[in-house]
Amino acid sequence: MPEQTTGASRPTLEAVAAHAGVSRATVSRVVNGGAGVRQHLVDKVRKAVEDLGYVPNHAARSLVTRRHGAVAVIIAEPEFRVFSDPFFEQQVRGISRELTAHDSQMVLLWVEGVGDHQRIARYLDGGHVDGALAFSLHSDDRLPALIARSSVQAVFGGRPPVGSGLSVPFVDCDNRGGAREAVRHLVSLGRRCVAHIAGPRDQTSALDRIAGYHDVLVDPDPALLCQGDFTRESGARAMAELLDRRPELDAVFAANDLMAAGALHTLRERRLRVPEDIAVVGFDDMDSVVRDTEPALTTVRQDIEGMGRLMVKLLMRLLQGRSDAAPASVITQTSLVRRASA
Amino acid sequence: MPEQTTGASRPTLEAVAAHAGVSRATVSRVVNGGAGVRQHLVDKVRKAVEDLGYVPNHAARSLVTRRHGAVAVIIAEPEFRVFSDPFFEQQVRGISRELTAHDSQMVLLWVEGVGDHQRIARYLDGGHVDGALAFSLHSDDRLPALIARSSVQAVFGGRPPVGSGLSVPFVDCDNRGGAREAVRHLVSLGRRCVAHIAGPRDQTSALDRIAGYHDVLVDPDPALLCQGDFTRESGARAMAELLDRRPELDAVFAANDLMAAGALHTLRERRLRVPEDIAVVGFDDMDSVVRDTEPALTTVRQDIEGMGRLMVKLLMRLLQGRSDAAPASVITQTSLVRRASA
DNA sequence: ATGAAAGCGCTAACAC
DNA sequence: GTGTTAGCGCTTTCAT
Repeated sequence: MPEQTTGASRPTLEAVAAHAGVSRATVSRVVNGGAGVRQHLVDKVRKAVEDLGYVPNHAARSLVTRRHGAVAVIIAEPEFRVFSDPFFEQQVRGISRELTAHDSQMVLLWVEGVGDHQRIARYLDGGHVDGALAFSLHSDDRLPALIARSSVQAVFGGRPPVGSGLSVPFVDCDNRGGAREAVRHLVSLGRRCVAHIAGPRDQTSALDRIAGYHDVLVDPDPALLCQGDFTRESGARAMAELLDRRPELDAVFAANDLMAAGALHTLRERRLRVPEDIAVVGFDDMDSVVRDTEPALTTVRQDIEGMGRLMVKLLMRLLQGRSDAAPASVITQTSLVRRASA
Repeated sequence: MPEQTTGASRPTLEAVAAHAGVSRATVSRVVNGGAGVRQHLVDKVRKAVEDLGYVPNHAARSLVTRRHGAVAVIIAEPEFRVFSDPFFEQQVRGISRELTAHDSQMVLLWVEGVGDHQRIARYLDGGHVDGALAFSLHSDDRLPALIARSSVQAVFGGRPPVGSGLSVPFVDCDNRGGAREAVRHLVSLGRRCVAHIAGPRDQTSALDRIAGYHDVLVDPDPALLCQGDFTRESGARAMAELLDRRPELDAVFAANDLMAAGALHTLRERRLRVPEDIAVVGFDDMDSVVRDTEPALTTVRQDIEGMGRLMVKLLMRLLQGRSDAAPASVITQTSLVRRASA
């Protein structure tokens, strides 16, 4: 029976040193950038590395450096399909790219329930990763606090609800400001009766967008606020309900593009013209949605991939202990993208 | 890679040993299960571990054991949205769950292009992971060969095209058999003119399903085979084309559910009754699609999450060197799920 | 600029 | 059963 078929044992630093006729220390220096080694030797060592197909042993290295070149990305799946959410995919893509740029790998920790919490905590404390990235999805989630309590540095995607992972820095877009801009735009178009289709109340992004709506429309008719859950269907339903409640409606700001698309669908069914009868603004500028909306959707753009990259950058800064100069959290700008719907 | 923020150094085995008044070896034994240690000492050590909050250093451990408790999951993104594909999500979920059961973590390696290949190869050879899991998506992909050439054991999801990652074991469902069953079912219903909407020719699953179609319908009218690309839209388009080409059509087997849904859409537009006029069978039994198809879709079910789990099981078996007893690859069964559409 | 040597924290022979 | 000891492969002072 073949023991652990990892093939013939790989060459070590020692072997490279012998092959190049230098000491292990010199090889180590060359492998790690080669600063302070004469070019002559650098070349020799490089050749030896090449000849032998040497690849540094990561375990040995991190045993002494205490660095792992890996970051945990914690994904909590609350109900369903977080993973296949395009928002999520974009953010993870940004994280992945930036991590690669920092020579770090992504260890995916998939949390399916409270039963996994113990496992996650142990992993974070087990010295496998340099830091952790997580997403604050729902306010009833115990995970943020768990992560904040762990021994590794962490950065959140999305503003955590007040009173959970308090001291953990996060990256989020300016949801409130973006919402404000959307509503202001509708008002500037001369719309008098602006409704809002809100996202789920247990997500800070939805709450912040509601707040932005209220910033502009002080004391609006409560009947103009309708609850959705960020799905297309809920947007369609909410739109129908709003029309029934307030037929005089002339504009609607949906808390995300998917709900805006649903609203557009309902408006078409009811033979209402967009934007002539009702102007519609979404949020996210999500490519997969915006691509085939009719008419083209005016929306608030946020740079989701960029936010993922920022999460990594922030974490890396924290790990280097340069927290003195850097701000704790990052709020990214949004921008209104004007298209046909408003 | 970031520098390390120097936290309070964690207790080592040594410290626990001293605290418990035993040797390091004994502590090590207890920490690793405690076999062959008197209960009396086990308790003492456990308490010491508890008192000091000891957590084993993973790097030190894998330096000597040469095991890492981690598996690379390689995701190649050919054109777009692999990640948010529900098929993919289910498979990764299965992988994640089974990995957890094996006390292993998932290191996600996201490949965006040929430029990443070098990086992936180095990572696999760098001794970070015990093995690798990958998906064979497109036949023009150089990745399978790259992985097969690396020093770690690997298992593929989906049958790789002949002549690529030749010796690498894989897990796939019986695409050909499933397709056969689908078409046989249509024939047994008395359908005389059975069309096939095929998937992209560079994916083995699509090819195998075409083969299954041909197994049953020897020498069918070539006009009855129409090319799609696994998207809903392509299914709708293909259905339209098929109807134009052969109005006498009375059944269609689509290579996946999404295309079947598209086909259903076209049939409804053309006022054709399903299954009275035309019977429709899909492939996958993808929940998110099948859930709201009208009429309910008859389809070939494959256990996608189970396939993900099997990939891990197979890999673990390979890592234990028990390849003698175990078959190289696994082909899972499919089953026809009869609903209303056929 | 380079080499010698001392560990990093752990496991696994091997001795007792 | 339990302890002693020899590394795993690497980085990093500290001499030279």
